[in-house]
Amino acid sequence: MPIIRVALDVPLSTLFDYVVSEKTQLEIGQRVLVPFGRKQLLGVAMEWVESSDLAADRIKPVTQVLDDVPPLPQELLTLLQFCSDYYQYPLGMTVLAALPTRLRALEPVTIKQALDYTLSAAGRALDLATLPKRRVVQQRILQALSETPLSGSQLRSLSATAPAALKALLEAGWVEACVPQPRTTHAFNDAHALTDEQQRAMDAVTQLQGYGCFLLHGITGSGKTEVYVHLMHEMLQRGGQVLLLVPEINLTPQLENYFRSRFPDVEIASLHSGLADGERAQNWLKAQSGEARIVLGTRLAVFTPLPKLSLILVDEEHDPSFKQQDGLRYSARDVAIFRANQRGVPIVLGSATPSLESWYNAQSGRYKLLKLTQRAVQPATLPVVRCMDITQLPLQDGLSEPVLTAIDARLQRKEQSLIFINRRGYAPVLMCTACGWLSECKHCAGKLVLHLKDRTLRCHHCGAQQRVPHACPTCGDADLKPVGIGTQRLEETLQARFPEARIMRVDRDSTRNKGAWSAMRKKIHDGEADILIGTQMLAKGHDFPNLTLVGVISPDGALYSADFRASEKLFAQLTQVGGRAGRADKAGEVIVQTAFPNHPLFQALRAHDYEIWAQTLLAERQMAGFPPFVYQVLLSAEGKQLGEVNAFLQQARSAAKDLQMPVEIYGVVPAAMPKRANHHRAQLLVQSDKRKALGEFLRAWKPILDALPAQKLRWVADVDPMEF
DNA sequence: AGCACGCCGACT
DNA sequence: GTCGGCGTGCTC
Repeated sequence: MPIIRVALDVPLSTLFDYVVSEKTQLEIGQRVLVPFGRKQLLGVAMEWVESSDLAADRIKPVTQVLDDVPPLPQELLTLLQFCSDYYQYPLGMTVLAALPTRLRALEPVTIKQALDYTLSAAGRALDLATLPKRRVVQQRILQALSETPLSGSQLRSLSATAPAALKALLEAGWVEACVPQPRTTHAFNDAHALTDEQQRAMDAVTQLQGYGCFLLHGITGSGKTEVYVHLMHEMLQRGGQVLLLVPEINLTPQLENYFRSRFPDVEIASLHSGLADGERAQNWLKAQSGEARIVLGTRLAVFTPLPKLSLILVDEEHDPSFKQQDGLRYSARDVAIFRANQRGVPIVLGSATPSLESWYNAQSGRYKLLKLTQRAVQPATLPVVRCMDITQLPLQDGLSEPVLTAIDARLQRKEQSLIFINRRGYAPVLMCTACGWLSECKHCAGKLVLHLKDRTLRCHHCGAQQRVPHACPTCGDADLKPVGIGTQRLEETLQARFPEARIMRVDRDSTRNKGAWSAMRKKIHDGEADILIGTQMLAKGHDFPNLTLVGVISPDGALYSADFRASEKLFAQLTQVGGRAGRADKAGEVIVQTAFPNHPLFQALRAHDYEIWAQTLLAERQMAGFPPFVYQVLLSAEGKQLGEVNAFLQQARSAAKDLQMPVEIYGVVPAAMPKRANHHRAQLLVQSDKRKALGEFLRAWKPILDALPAQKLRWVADVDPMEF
């Protein structure tokens, strides 16, 4: 009797054995319904085995084989097996986490054929001029359909109100649904000729047979996207599929529309967590069938089955959001590299500020380095970067006179300014001038942030909030003073200084409501704001062509931070915000307020010299024995009792020592945020300069950890951790 | 993770 | 005398 081993979404590292009746058709990769405990679970058939370690009477039969969608290809199962092993995360949970929610549900997926829309006979006979002028969107849809049938998502890209307009047109009988015609051409809107550098990068990738990892280092505005477009076109010509990974959901709709305009006849599927379950499943299936030729998505898209995959692109490869911070803690960039290698296809990692890991690999020759050193759009030039020494300059509410003067000049010229400050709220802490009391969170190790808008003190770590006290809780003195600068305070200061200016604050507080951020982006684009104040949210996103000044308020915290990646992150962020200034044909200026104007980071930033900065950092990291010169696994634990947390980690540590393997085991130390939401947090770092040695160690250590008593504790082992 | 079973305190 | 607390142990 054949036995099928099934992956289930339970936190156990094993697969589960089931019997299948003779007459049941079952293929590896198919979803199955199986009894587990007292309920039915959905699982994935992973492998056939001759016999089981379990007694025959304990093995239950598969309840049902789902054949609603094609089985997952072996290639994907192998990729998931690798991830489960590399990140030491249960295989069943890894496999199930890779499926869209709809395919994880117990009910079969109903595949509705997405229909296209076309003009009916009545619609073709209709004279557009007779339609009321006000029905702009309806007109636009009819106009578009008069050229070719279009899909629902294509119509949606015409206008936000397209669905309503479409409904009206269907009711009027001018438009009808039709079966989509297969798209056969890959016509491509070849609007831009490549520069020599772009062409060389393009050739290097397309001439490669098989796997190769390329690092495309291109300064902001050097046209990395244009290289992607041409690469995609070439791979589509060869009949392949292309996977493009991007860091943020915010960017995918814009990017999708952009690629749609460049490849009008190519099926493009996007995959990110912002999609509705149904749409996500549909797009996933379009990728699996090979129908979608370009797949555009955030990190989760790296697990999409792609039968014709022939190229992977990872845009902004240094971006921390490629690393998942819970559950399966994978780096989509690293998984993508494994996948490209497994599949034998090229992969391109693009960035203006590559991660040190990738840069190091490019230096050592593991990756091939491709450089774009010139801005593609002439005559735009890189912004001038100036550092203001704040130890020599008086500040008014955090702003120096040169920054204020520069903003004023932009207002005169009707250009936009952006003030970048990575602190939301009014002030990061409230202080009593009499006794020195500071607003601290009762539940966390952090300070309560003053939010003047609603007169609250809020903890940014646990979400606790309280009214601002009228007097000091300790000494009763009424003179409580906000210390430090946040986005709200800056907004207030700037509004007082420039009463006429239209100021827009962009942070998590002002963009909380659905659609708020994209509405604000549109306003900025349409020139309805003069001064933008924002956190790192503003660093990413689209170009604002009228923006010519970027002010950076207080970045010094990152220069001498305990987090060894803080300065790497800061350089990337400042390069990125700097890149917002002075695109199109207007020169840009970046003013950084700092107490350390001669810090190597700012020297490199002024010179627009990523390479020299990367060399500086690499030297530091090598000296200190940090990544990329070592590989790390971080065991973090948290619980209500600090004693229990430390006891667990100490046991984990001695178990690690007992293994006597060639890895460095550090001491148990408090986490960067030692207490959060009443939970004490501590950690234990293990590292090795050999990835293989660390992997072998972890494979031996993890089962021991699983067996350790840890009743009231939560713990995780994070491989290649990004945050500590 | 669920969801059982399994022994000790306050309630109809 | 029961309902229910969450401690241990299992799920093919």
